[in-house]
Amino acid sequence: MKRLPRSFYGRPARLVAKDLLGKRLVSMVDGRRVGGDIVETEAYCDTEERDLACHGDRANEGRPTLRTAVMFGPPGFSYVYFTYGMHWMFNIVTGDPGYANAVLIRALEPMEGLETMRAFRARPDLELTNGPAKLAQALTIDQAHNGLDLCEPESSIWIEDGLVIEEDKIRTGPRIGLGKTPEPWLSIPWRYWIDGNPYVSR
DNA sequence: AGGACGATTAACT
DNA sequence: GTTAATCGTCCTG
Repeated sequence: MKRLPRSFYGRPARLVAKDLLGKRLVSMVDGRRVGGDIVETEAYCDTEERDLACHGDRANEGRPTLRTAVMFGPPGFSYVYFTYGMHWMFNIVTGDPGYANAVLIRALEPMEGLETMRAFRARPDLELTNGPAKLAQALTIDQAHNGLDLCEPESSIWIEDGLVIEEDKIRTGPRIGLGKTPEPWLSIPWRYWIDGNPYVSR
């Protein structure tokens, strides 16, 4: 159980998003390890780049708001937000402090604590963590997980070192669910996933 | 004070 | 393929 160091996160979001594939996200739930291997991610903003799909760039003319403040802070912290009136999304802050960068975790291959995952809602194993809101439910991620330091040994959620996925197994495409986001950000291929993995959201 | 909208999901036709 | 669910955040006035 070796946590990824802050230097892993302190890089451009696109690189972190790609390198997170194959790493294990773990959340402690009632004293038990619950988690899985990351199979799908999306990058939001890179340092000094515009990205009108990114909460940090879209709101308040690119300045921090109450919700997005953590995104402007140091890398290796969680950014968890609530959307559609019912869903939590888990992200990790990347890049340099002062810029809003983050990676959204969109899907996991469930590996540990599947009974705990099923406790929130019984589903087929293939559907426990194959989407950003579903994996948050499976790992019991909510507002209490916003702004936690994943590099701090005492935090209840973290990412462990794991596989390095070979370049030819990584696929890219446009990010999902961007709605009214204008081009070019609507189509820019900042979504990453492991080719052929059955736990990818789509 | 009020309205638009959302980094989604499930349940429809 | 379409749409309801459901409410915090942000923007306008």
